[in-house]
Amino acid sequence: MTASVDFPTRVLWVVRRIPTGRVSTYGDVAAMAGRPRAARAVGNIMRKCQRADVPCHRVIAAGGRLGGYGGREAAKRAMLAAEGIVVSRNTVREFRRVRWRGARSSAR
DNA sequence: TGGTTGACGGTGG
DNA sequence: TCCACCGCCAACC
Repeated sequence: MTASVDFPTRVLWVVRRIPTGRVSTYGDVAAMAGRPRAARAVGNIMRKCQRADVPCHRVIAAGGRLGGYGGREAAKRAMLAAEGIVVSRNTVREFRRVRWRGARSSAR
């Protein structure tokens, strides 16, 4: 299904669907892109595909870690804080529980 | 064509 | 609670 779309394209697609005030993890994004084990690859794609269309700052690592942001983790955290998001172990757990409420259906 | 790197994830010590 | 090791996947040299 939807094999006509490349993995990196799917990743950008999923990340672009992350609503404001909501975050997701690399693993979750990878899973929605069709590769639950490609969290690493997702990070690679994000690093190279830094676009204004893609809120890459809303993608964080699991365990309450930001992961990275070209060495600007502080800036990433500040952007999330501006949206009312405080990155913590609990944050990941909370958003992972509800995800985007049906956004998954559109992502497929 | 093959090996290494990297914005990760999870488990173990 | 923090650090280290192993496993997975895609891009780059």
